[in-house]
Amino acid sequence: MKTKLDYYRVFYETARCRSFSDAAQHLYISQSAISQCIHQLEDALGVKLFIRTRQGVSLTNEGQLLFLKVESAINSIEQGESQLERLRHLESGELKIAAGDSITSHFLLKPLEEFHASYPDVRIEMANSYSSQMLSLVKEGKADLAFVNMPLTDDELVIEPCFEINDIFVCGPDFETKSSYSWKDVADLPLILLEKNSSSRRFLNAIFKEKKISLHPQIEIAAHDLLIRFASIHLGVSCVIEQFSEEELKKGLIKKLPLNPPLPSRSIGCAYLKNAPLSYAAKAFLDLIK
Amino acid sequence: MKTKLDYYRVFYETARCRSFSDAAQHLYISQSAISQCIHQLEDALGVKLFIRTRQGVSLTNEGQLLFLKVESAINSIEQGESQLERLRHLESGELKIAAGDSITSHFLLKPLEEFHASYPDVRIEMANSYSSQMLSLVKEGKADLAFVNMPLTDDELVIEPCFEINDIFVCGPDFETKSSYSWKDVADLPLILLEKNSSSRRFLNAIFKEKKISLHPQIEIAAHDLLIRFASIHLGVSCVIEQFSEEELKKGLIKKLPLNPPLPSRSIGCAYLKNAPLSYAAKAFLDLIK
DNA sequence: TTTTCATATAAGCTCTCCTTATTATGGTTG
DNA sequence: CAACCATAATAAGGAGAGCTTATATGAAAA
Repeated sequence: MKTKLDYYRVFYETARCRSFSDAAQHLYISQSAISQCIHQLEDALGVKLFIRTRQGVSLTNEGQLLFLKVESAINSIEQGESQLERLRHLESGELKIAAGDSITSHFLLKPLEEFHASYPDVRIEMANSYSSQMLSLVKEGKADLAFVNMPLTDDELVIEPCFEINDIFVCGPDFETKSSYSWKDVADLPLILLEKNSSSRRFLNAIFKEKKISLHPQIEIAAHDLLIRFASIHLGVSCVIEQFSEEELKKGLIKKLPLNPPLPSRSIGCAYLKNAPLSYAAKAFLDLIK
Repeated sequence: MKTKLDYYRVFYETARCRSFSDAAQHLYISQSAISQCIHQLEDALGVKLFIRTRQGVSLTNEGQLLFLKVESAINSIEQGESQLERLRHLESGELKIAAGDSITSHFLLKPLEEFHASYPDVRIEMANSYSSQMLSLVKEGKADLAFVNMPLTDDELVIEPCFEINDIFVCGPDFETKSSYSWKDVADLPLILLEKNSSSRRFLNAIFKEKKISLHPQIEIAAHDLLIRFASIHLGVSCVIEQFSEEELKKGLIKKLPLNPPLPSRSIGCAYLKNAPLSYAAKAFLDLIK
């Protein structure tokens, strides 16, 4: 059967009003339109739906039967619509973010706090892993946004720079520093670096390799925090991210080596699907960051 | 919200086909129409529903959410439509009849049997009571049809003659009968009649009263069958309904008195609501009777 | 690159559905 | 009982939503 669904809205309202005229008012159309519409519906279904009386109309048994179904249908549609409405106004839904721990704690904590304050009904979900896996999460729809070290490209994704970070070399407070260090100079210091599979380390290796300098760290560790602590207790010179070390620098736990020229800055990018529209929550969060 | 319900049918089909073009074919409209329709829906809801790719489209999260609701709505509507369809083809539904026992057994049994054979899935419900109550049943919608003795009128009901019945006087086989009886003659015989509150008796009283004859039955009983039995064993002369006594007359258990002129015939009427359309089952049953 | 297959857009027309006006019906009221 | 009032039904014509065709656009495949 291929009945016009719109007729059912008229049927529904009419059944509720028990009057063609009243239904017409509620639907902002003429009584005549209602009458014609119901007739068409009755013809299409081959069943009389209303008993016409002078003081309005009432449903026939068949009409009653149909009404139950139409009522549930319309309720269902309205539920769907109001769900979307709430989503649109960020009164529900979820924000799924993939980001490494240090990025999260240094760049996302404040926006997340703010976001949650503005939209307390949006569930926030965080995932953290390696860059490549986080990008996969986005592609699989398991994350709306991923924050990853740039440069990085992917056909399916938009990856746009979001935050800037600077790599610097730091030493303990008692370390005797020269007024200026060349790249070669630091390469010869006792270095403490992140492990080779980290993106920061790869970046570092790459730019030093361009200058034909190879790096031979004395210590390799996995956590950024430890880089700071090790340097602080004079185990060597660490390459850390300036933005992540602000506190310790200020407190004098570590000192920044004056490198000349400084290492080029890197960006942290925000990645999301190129072809799928962003969820309202993700859009709102991105707006917050910028 | 006041979205065109028809759009949802397009949305539904498109979501199922995962392609605008395919949906267009299924719905026998152009791909362009689908495209425009979905756009309008997306604009109205303020939400992107589909992710457009080269090999068709897929639902966004929001679209998926909506789809669940729309799917259940459309299923609901289709359930309703098919229910009506089955009703129309008498593959379900019910036939509610109110009629006295003797009318049922003498006039309705065969049609009921036939009806049930033709439409075995229609539930049959019988009620029996006094005429006035049966009419009430119809007015309350608790019966589709009532079979009652005519004449009888009611503003809300159509009561049309259906079966004809003839009242006759009968006696036992050994009773010595004259060649002809006047009404006055039978009034003087030892009469066995139904109780005063039965419609047959009221009818009898009325037509005799017109001729200024009053009736003084020797025996008054409630059941039509007993009238026959009593006459048969020579307790007197009973006034019975010819059509209900055919068997006993044929067997010679009772004899018909030659009354001149005979009593006027009466009708049994079928009553149904004037303003409400008859159910398909009731219509079919009436057709069967005629 | 060119081809192909998908959706998007443009412009115009068709036909559905709505409007107004009138009729029909019956219940209500003076 | 008649006039009135409120309801739905019908008629006819007009507006515009939604369709069609044609073309553009864009991405992937060849």
